[in-house]
Amino acid sequence: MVRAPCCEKMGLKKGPWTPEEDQVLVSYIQQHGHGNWRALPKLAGLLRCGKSCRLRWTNYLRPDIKRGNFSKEEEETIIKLHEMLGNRWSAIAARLPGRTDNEIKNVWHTHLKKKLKNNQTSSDTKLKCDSNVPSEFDSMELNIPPQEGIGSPQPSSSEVSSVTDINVQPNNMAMKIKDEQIDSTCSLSIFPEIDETFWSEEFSVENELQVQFPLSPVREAVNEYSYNVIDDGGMDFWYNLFLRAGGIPELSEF
DNA sequence: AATAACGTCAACCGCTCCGCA
DNA sequence: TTGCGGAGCGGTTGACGTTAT
Repeated sequence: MVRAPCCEKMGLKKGPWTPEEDQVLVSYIQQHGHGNWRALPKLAGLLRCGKSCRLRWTNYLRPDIKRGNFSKEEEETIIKLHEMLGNRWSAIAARLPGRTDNEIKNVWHTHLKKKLKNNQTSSDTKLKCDSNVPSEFDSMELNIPPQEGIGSPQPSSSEVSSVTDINVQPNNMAMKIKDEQIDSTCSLSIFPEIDETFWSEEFSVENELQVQFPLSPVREAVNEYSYNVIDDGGMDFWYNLFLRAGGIPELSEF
């Protein structure tokens, strides 16, 4: 198969987009949708190849793109997802609304890789901190059977309990751990803070309530589970985990 | 003030995947 | 079943801005 001529040979423009080109592309897509990317530049009157238009739209002009620095939570999420998925930037981006694969890839190479490297050097300290997690966590049994594969339909909540065998003894619930039991220098790595919108939307918990989950006792189960439902649209891992565990724990159980 | 070194990020390249005829 | 064309993905590049010397 003969490769299509590159943009330059076709007399098409390359390089940074001008505000005028952006305007043309945005107004065309707003009116007609993008449809066929290859045909779009000609129809819109742009001297660009379709590929370039698609990239400009998906990485920069799309209205739902979140601009600005990545929050600490987003960075933690990327690190966690990268640990599970590797360089599957688009899959990672799918779980971070408003962020593009390109942006995530960039932030990984410029910030997070270094950050992880630095953390690695202090891993001894981290290990020491992890050992502060009360031993009853070890008795949490999580037995989550594998799904058919990535992208397989999410089971309904009624199906969930039938396919999941999770044994969390109430007294072992992480939320029972009192703040003073956690070494303040280590708590961030062990207890990621859950975004309050997560609770207000899904669980109707008071907005001001700060609930923290332990990471280490269920990390393996979350990781394994995440592999299996990774294409499910944007639902938080913890929420999925509890769904599969047969329901969301009542606040009173904490 | 000049410039070298470094960091960031938008954009491109080339490949694979997937749907369709 | 096979080949083609379009879309999407991940790796890489290069321009530009910032910081250090």
